[in-house]
Amino acid sequence: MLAAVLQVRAGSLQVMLWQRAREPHAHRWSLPGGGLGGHEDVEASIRRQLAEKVDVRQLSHVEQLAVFSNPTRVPGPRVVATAFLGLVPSHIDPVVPADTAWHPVDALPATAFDHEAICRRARHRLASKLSYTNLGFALAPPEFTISALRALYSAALGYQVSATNLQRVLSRRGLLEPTGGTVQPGPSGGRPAALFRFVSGEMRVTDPFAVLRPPSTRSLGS
Amino acid sequence: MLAAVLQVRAGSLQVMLWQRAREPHAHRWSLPGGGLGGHEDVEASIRRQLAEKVDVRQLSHVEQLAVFSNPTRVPGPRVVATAFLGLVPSHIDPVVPADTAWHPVDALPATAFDHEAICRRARHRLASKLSYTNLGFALAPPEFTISALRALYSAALGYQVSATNLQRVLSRRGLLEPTGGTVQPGPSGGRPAALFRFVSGEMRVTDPFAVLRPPSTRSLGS
DNA sequence: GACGTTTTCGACCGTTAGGCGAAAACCTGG
DNA sequence: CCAGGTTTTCGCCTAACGGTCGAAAACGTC
Repeated sequence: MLAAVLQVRAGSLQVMLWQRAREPHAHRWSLPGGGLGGHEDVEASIRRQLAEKVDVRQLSHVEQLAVFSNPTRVPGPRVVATAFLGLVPSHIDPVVPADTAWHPVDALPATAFDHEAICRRARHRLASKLSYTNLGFALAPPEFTISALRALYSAALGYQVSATNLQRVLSRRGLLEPTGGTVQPGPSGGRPAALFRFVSGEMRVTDPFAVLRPPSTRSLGS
Repeated sequence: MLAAVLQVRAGSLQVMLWQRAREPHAHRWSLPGGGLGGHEDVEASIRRQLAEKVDVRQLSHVEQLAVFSNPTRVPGPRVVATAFLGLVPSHIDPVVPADTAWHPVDALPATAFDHEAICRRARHRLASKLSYTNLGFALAPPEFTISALRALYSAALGYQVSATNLQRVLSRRGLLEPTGGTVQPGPSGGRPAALFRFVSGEMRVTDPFAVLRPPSTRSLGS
């Protein structure tokens, strides 16, 4: 029961880690988690464990990643870990305990056990799902400009994306919706940016697949 | 530790189930599986469990599906199950124990516990991955005609796919390769069909994604 | 009012999938 | 051996989509 909680902070994708005080792997950084209780399923359990670190209401998305079960993944008796991906929207700055901090995923400190591999899996899952789902809603605030969204996607994916394409693709898939509002331009001027929101707060899959698409189910209009 | 082992048999997607002899859920049909041993990871464990039902060498693909952990999913003390998807190529007819049989996934008998939900997950995972990976190799024999492949995809997906498109898309993605051989037409005549094979026997992902594709990584040529 | 800045929008192009139909290559029956 | 039926294969056409560019819009400052 471990979670890689990701958030775009200061323009880069970061993961929440806590520093171990005791052996094994003292002083190394570790993903939050804990054991499974008696009357809860694994999703409820990881949310309960994460509640010790962040306000669970600030978690915009939680999903199973995979089971990590290599007998030697931790010293001593074998521990099977169900790993999760958690997401926090960028406009929130959760209060975290003293032993806990955010670290950019491409500059991790010394990590405990196999937690770096779990982080990699989480990054990969996030990047994939940003492409074929509306998972961006879990990274973004309720309202945002296209430039802000572009910055979020670029940080989460690790490379620049085009604002034009991002807006057109997400709109064409029916995921993005203008709120009608605008934001004032900065001190250097510029046209006021329009505000958008994601249509749905639940994860939706947009199948960009061809061979396997049922003939009736055509692409969703604008 | 449970596996939904799927195979296209007699033109329909079927799942391997065994009939429970004892309570709970006696006479209901159940997915094969068992407990995790001390010195193996979950992948090794499920392969060991499945070896009691089928020759493991006949399993062309095994992957994790998800953890099912609802406290009430089985009567009595809670059991956490890591579910797997297994695939068997269509040209193989495994010898199975007397209590075990194949059942079409869209006409399941009375199933035990939450195994029907696990089957649904397995079907969905297979259908999705057929679209954006080369997972078809795990359903097909080493060599096959396009019509045969079309039949496999249609059965696994649950709807008709076009042979023309199937060949072109898989070829364009660099997944399909002609062997040069042909098969003799049936008694009713017809042009001899060319034989093909999948280029790789390992799972490969073909990202048909746009917004999130790194600018350098262009589509793979023929 | 000119100029720089930022966002927005439309236009163009190459690629891909979906569909159709002709052509190819075989069979059987007369 | 030719006509007609069957099955596979291939090319063409079209629509949709993503990638890119550049112009236009809407603001600020000088």
